[in-house]
Amino acid sequence: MAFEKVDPKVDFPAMERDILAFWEKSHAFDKLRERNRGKPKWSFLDGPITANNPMGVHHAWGRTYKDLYQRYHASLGRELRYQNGFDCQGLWVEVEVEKAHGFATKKDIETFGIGKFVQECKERANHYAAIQSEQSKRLGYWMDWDNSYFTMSDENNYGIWAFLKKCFEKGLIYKGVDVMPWCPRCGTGISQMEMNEGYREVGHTSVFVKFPLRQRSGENLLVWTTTPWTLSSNVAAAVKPGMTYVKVKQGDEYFYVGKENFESARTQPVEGSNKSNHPSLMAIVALFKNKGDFEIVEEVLGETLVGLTYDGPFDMLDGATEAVNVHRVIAWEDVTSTEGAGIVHIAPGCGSEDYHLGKQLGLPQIAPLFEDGRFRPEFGYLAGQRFDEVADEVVADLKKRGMLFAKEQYIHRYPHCWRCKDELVYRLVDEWFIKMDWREKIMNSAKQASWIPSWGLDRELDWLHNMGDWMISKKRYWGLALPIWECHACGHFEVLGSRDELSSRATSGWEAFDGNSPHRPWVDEVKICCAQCGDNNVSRVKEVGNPWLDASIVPFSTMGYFSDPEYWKEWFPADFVVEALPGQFRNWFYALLTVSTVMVDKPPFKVLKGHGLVLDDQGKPMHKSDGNAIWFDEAAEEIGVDAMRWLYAKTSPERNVLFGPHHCDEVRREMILPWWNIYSFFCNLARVDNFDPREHTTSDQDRSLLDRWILSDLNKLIAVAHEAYSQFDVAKLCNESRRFIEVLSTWYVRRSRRRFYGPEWIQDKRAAYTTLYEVLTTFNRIIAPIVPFMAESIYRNLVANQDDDAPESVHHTPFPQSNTALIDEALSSQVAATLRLVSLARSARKDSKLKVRQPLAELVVVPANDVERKAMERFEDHFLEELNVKKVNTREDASDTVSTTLKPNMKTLGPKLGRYASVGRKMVAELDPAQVELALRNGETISLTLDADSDEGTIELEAQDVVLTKSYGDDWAGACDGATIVMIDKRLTPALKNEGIARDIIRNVQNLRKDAGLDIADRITLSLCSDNAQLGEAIKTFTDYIASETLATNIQTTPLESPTGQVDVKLDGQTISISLAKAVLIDS
RNA sequence: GGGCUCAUAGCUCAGUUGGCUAGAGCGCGUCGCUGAUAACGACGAGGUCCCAGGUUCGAGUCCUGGUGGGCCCA
Repeated sequence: MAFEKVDPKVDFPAMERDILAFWEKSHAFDKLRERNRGKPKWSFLDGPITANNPMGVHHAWGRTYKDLYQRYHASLGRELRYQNGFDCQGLWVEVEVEKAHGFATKKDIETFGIGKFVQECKERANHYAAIQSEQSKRLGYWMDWDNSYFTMSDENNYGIWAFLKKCFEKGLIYKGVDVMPWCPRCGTGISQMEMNEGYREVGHTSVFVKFPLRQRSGENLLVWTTTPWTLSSNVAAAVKPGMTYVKVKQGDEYFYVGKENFESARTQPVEGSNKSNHPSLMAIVALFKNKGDFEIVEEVLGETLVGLTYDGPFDMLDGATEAVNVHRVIAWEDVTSTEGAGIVHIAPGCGSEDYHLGKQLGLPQIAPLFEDGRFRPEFGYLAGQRFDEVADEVVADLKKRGMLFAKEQYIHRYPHCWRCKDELVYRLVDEWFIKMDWREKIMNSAKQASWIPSWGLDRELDWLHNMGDWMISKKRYWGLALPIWECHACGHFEVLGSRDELSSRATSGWEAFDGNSPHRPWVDEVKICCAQCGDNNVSRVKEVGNPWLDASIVPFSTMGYFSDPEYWKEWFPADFVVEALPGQFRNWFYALLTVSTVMVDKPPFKVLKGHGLVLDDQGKPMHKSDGNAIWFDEAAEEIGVDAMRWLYAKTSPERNVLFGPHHCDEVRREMILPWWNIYSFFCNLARVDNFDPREHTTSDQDRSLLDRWILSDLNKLIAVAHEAYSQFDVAKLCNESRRFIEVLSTWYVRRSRRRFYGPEWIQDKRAAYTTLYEVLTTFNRIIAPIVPFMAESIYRNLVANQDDDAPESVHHTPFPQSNTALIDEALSSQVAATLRLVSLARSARKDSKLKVRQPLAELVVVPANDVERKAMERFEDHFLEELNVKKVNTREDASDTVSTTLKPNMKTLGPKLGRYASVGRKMVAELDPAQVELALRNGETISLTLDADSDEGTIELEAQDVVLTKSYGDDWAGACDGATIVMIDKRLTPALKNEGIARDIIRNVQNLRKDAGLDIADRITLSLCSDNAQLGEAIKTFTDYIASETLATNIQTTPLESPTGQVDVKLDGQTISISLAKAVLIDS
């Protein structure tokens, strides 16, 4: 069966859609699985994608890796699971559902009904999972899409129950109290990760406040804070031991303040300014100056202040009672001399550091705010007001009571809720935690895996080393129902590990729950009996779980750990995991390792690979709100997914990739189009020639040097491909592939072109066809995992349609093996040398303004080494043709033609010579250029003695100090590089001149043929009319040559009657009129 | 403040275990080719490989210390 005609201007996205249809119709994916069933396993574990929105182009990076490495291993004949995952539970989804309903607070949700709300969250996850599945298919991602796992599934949720139960049995679960960032509108704590997204620059009223010392009448601590509302909960004041404080007298009052703080200029870290130009604030010393005279009466060290007691700023409030008798100065290493007053206000109920410090010292915690950010009733005039509304009132009150020293507007970055943009507040809350005092074990697990890049392990260990206990609860609705039942009568709590256990322990509510997923509100109906006090009505805690639990149980829940242990053993641990780096060290990687270490005390993956972020064309992060995000669907239909996949594959995974029109275009030009063009060149010729890969074969000895060279490079590339894929370094393969396509296109195909054109199937033509066919089909297989559509399209045409026994999809074929017998390193280096010599010769031609079309008599090369010598010998024909010369000649010495001149380079030599400039210049000019060149090229220097009587009279001449110029006389043009010299003979004989003209004519005729819309094989009648004698002679001499090149059956020097095309051109200053018409062929 | 990481042409990036006269693409300039043409090729200009030390016969590459960016932790 003949090859199908290839459109060189193919619409790639349309071609990809056709291939998708073919895959669908032929069940290509199922057939691949069938082929590999029962073979050795290769286990890939998919990190779940958040099923909350359609995919952006950034999702395609990781998914490209996931697909291509799976395809590679499938092509080695490995059985895979092909299971994709969707992350479904969590605040991300809640936020979107709330938005859709216009909900503002938790109360809105409860009024709406938790059951209905949770149902909608589920539906949303399902909805976007379906969309993402379709988009992934469009990407060419081969997965078992009907078997994706969902983190909201019963199996997954109960899996986490089992995990938490294990933790409970190990005594790792506890209910803890911590001060954490809290969003008063959402009514929930905000995790560190969420905080990172929510920092915004705002101005706050900051105050300097006096804390009067109780033992020292008239003496005050000077304290600074940017959150005046927290003064309501002040317990202590911290100073740094070893730091110097000054005692400042102003009027009747004394103030303690850090010495450096007192004097130094103060700035604020405003966005868009760097450290050197932060806007300044008034120095503390200036604040004093404004108020009148002052003097420093004493300097003391911080430790001398420790233990002093003081009157708190809000001691009169009922809520602060607990602190009144505790107020004292404490020591704290983290006090800084660069911010504030050097004495830090400590409110353990309102700040994270304050809390931990207070806990160490046993200080009371005053928590003044309700969930909604309003003050509790026991805080006097503050009661019922929101924390962010009271600054002015607090300032006025402090002023009235004589405790305010100064106030100012302070601009800084402050955390906000990433969803509602409200200011966050640090609040004391109860949450559930997993203890992490066994972190060494997790670190051990981490060390057992391979990390790519290798520093990933260091990052993970660093995180494991520093992390606190894992907060697993969230006061929300849509998520894992934490299986913790807490008895309010006695305080005892228990973790249940399965649905069965819950069923057997249930005292009531089972009927209401049965048949539902283990989510709120249904599971909340089930009450159990307290194992400690016997209370019959113990409820589940209200919290839902941290979504990273959901994603990290999957090496167990999805691989059958709970349902099919034999199966699980076959697939665990995964051979490979690949995800985006930023964030995952503290999220998925961390959670995976933690869960797996608890379950089986080893890592759930053997190799973990990370990759960077997708940024926009300018290198900025993509954000929907900035308008620079690109949706996957748009990009796929615009540039095609093969191009997208190649762009991702060729990027070094450790760095970020810039995605935009410019970069996509580059990929198309450097890889997609050249490859397609080589294919269409071959295919469209092979059609006409009726090339049949089974019938037309070649033995190795019949192949030309070029053939053997390209097969050598191809087989080297196969070896590189195996190495790159198996080491998960596909970028390396992309780089090498690009180089391969380039030499294939610009040297092999270009140099071989004429071999394809002859009418007869002579040996050399067969060799050219079979070699290029082999290169095309093999290279196509190598890159098939990266560009599965293009590869499929090419394979279908070149292989599957030719041979009924061949697999119908390229992805069903085995990956090629490198044939080392075909690798010829010497030949490869000779070709490289040839390319270099040709380049030098072109440079020489350019210098002499003799275009390649003009034939020249001779090319002379003075080779620098044996490789070049050999190249000249073996590739003589190519030099002749490529450079359009009549003869090539190798010479070992060209000194009769080439002369070297030497000039001093005074730019570098001048400073060296100094006062000997003129004598030095003269000495350099008198040196033997050939000797200097030889010495300098060998890296030696040349000593010049300018003045024998002075130490400074000798200099060392270096390569940069002289300019060596080669000249080649009137008859030659040349170029040199290192020791290699290439020269061409510039002398034009009349015969050469005429041949040049003939080639010019041919070129113009070819143009005209094309413009006239003729087919490659069409014969023509040609007319060449000119009055000029030289043109006439050239035409006459080269008539046969012109005729055969242009497929002219007849050439006349009189005008045609009805030409299909006509053009007047100037050759060598003379006009010639060219016209042609399609020849009428008379059948014999 | 600590950890990790990055710094190579105007821009985006390659540079394997040290061997380099440091490369590619884009952009720029000049020219060429023209039945692979939504192109392509050649040639050219453009670099103190962030800085300073060190190891070495030899450092873009390894070590130490800076400077500047990124990520993370505190």
